[in-house]
Amino acid sequence: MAATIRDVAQRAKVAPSTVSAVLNNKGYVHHDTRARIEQAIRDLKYIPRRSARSLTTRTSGNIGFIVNENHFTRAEPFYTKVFLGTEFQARRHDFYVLLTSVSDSYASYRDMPRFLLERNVDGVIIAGSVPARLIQDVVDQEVPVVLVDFANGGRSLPRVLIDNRHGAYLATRHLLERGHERIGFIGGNKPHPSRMERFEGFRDALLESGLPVNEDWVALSDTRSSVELGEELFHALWDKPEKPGALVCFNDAIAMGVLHAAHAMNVKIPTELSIVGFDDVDACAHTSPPLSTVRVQKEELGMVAMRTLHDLIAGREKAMVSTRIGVELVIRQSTGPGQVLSREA
Amino acid sequence: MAATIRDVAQRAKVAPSTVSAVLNNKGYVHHDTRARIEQAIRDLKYIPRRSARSLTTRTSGNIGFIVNENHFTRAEPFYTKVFLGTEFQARRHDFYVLLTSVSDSYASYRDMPRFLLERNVDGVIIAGSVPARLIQDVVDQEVPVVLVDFANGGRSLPRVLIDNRHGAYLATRHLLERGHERIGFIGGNKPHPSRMERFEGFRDALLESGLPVNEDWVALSDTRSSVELGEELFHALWDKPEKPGALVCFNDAIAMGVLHAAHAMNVKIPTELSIVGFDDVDACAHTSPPLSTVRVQKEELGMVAMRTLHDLIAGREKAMVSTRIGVELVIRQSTGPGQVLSREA
DNA sequence: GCACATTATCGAACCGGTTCGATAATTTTT
DNA sequence: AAAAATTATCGAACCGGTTCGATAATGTGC
Repeated sequence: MAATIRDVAQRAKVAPSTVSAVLNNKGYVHHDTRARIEQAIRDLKYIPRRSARSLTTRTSGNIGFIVNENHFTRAEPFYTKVFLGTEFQARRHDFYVLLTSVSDSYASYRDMPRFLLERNVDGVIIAGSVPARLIQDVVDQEVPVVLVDFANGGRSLPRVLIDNRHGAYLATRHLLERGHERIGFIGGNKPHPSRMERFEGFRDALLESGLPVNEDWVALSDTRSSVELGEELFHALWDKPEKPGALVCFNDAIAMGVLHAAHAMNVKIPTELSIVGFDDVDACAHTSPPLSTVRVQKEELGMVAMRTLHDLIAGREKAMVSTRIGVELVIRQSTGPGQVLSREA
Repeated sequence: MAATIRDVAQRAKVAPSTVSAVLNNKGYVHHDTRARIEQAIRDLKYIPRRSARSLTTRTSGNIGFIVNENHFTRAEPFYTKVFLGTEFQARRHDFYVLLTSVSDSYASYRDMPRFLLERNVDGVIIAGSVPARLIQDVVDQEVPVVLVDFANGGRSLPRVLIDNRHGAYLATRHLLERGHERIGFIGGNKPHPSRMERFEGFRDALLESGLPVNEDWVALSDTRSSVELGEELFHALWDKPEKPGALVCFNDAIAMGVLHAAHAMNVKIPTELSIVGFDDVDACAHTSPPLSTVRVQKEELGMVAMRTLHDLIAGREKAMVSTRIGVELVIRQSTGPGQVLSREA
C-alpha cells in the first residue's frame, strides 16, 4: 500500500540511492532530476519510514526521559512540568520523548528502561535523583545524558540545576525585610542536594543580617517532602517553648502541610506565622492564604535540558556544561510583617 | 560492539532463525538447543534492537497521544493527567507513548503528527476535541484509534467518556438537598459535547424537583472555559436584578474564576453564593474556601483508553466500544445551605 | 517395515531505508 | 589535446531482525 523509496525511484526513473540523496540533501543531484524526484514524492505521498531509517542510520529520533518512580507515581506536578518542557523543546528538534520511571530498587543493567536496552533512544534526560548505578549503566551504554535537578556526586555529567541557594536566600531576605527575626527552616529529604543548597541560602541570609541559626527552629527529616511531612514538622516545631515567627519551607508541599496544620490548630497565617514555600506549583495561588514562594521555571528546566542534550547528540557540545536556572520570589499573602518584640524590651 | 542475533547464533552454533524462534517462542526448538541459545544470549547480553524488529514486523511498540494544542500549551492539568494514565497503562503493555499536540488550523494530511506519517505508532489516542479532518486522516491511515473525552459526531469510533450528565446531576441534587432553589449554570465552550451533557444533567435534576430552568441564571459562551471566562460570566450574572443562590459550573476553572470574582466583589462564598465545580483538579482542595466539585478520575480515563487501544491492536476487540467513566461528588466548603426565602413570604 | 506426521534446524529472501565505490559525462586545468 | 577535477547517477551491499519453504531426523499408525 504505502509507497517505498523504490516506488519513488521507479516513478522518477532514477535509482533509489538518488532519491535518498534528495531526501537527505547529500551528494550531487541535477536540478531537473531533483525536481522529477520531488514530484514523484508528492504524487505518491511518500514519507520514509522511521523504522527503516532507524535501522540503517542507528538513530531513533527519540530521547528518553527518566524520573524516579516516587516522583512520578504521585503525579508530582513538578517533574511533570519539567517533562512537558522537555517535550515542547524536543518537538522543535524533531524528537519524540519516551517517558519512564525507575524504582529505587534498581539493581542491574537489566532494570534499565527498555528504550535503552533496545537502543531506541538517542539520548537520555534524567530528572531528580535516581540510583547511582543506573547513571553508571547509562553512561556505559555510551548514550548522551543530561541530568536535571540532580547533581550526581562524583561523576561529571552535563546538568541543569535550580538556583536553590539564591532562591532560599531571597525567601529569607524577604522575611527579614518584613521585620522577622525568629525564622526557621523546615523540610525533608536530607540526602537530596537541593535541600542542602536551600538550607545554605537560608543560613547565609541570616548570617548576613547578623542573626544565628536557631537549631530549635530547624526541622529536617529523611523521608520525602510531602504535605503530610509538613504537618508533622509543624507540630514538632510548635511544641517548642519558643516559637518561630516565620518559616522558610523546603518546598511548597511542605509549606502547604504547615498551612493545613496551622489552620487546624488555629494559628493565623500570616499574622501569627509567616510562611514561604519553594517551587511555585499551581496550587500556591489558590491556597488560603495564597502562598508566597520561590518560583522555579519548571518547563524551562526541561527545555534547557533538551537543548543541551540536542547539542550533545549533534556533537556540538563536548565539555561538561552545568546550567543554573534562575528563580524569582513571588510574594503572595502568607508572609506578613514580623513582630519586632524583643528589641525594645 | 553490541551483539546481534548472528553473534548469538554463532556462539550457540545454530542458525539466526533458530535464535529468533527462541526469542519469540515460535515453532519447534529442542530443549537443549533452547538452553544453549539462552546461555549465549546471557553471555553476550543480547537484546534485539527495536529498529531492526520494527522494520520487519511493521510494529513500532509506540502509541501516539494527540491532544489539542489549546489544552496542551496552557499545561492544563486535566489532559496531562489523562496522558499520565495512558503512559502508566502503556508501560504495562510494553508500549511507549509519544505525545504531541495538533493545532486548530489543521488542514491536510501533511499536518498530521510526524509519528503517523513515519508510521512510528501502532495506535493513537486522541484526547479532547480535535479537528474532524484529522480524525478522518488518522482513520484513513488504518491506524487503530481511541477517543477520550470526545464523542466525534458522525463517525463511530471507540471512545472513553466521562459520565458528564450524572456528574452534573449529582452536583445539582447536592445543591437542592442543601435547600437551594435559585440555581444557575455557567460555563463556556458551547460546541463541546461535554457542555451539553453537563447542562442536561443540571436541567434534569431541576426538573425532577419540579423547578424550571431560569434562563437568567444560565450563562454560556463560545470561547474556551477558563478562569477569566468564569470571572466574566460571574459579573454578567451578578448584574441581573434577581441573583442566583448557587451555581453549577461547567468545570473547575470556571468555578475558580467565579470564586475570584466573587471575592473581589465581596460576595461571600458559600453564605451568599454556593458553587460547585467539575473535574476536581488539584487546586480545588486548596482554594478558599475549598471547592465542592465532581471528581473525574482523569488517570482512569487514560488507562481505560490505553487498555481499549491495546485490545484493538491485538485484534481482540472488533466492535465499537464506548465506555463511561464514573464520577463522584466531592463536598468541600463552597456549598452551604440555601436560603429558603420566597417560600414563606 | 513403510507411509505419514511431528519435531528440529537451516539458509535465503525480505523489510525499506542509507552508504559507498564504480562509472560515465562534463568541465576545468595544464 | 591529454590529464585531472567536478558533477551526476547507479547498483550492490548492508543494517539486524523475521519469515518461510526445504530438508532431515525422529516418532506413530497399521
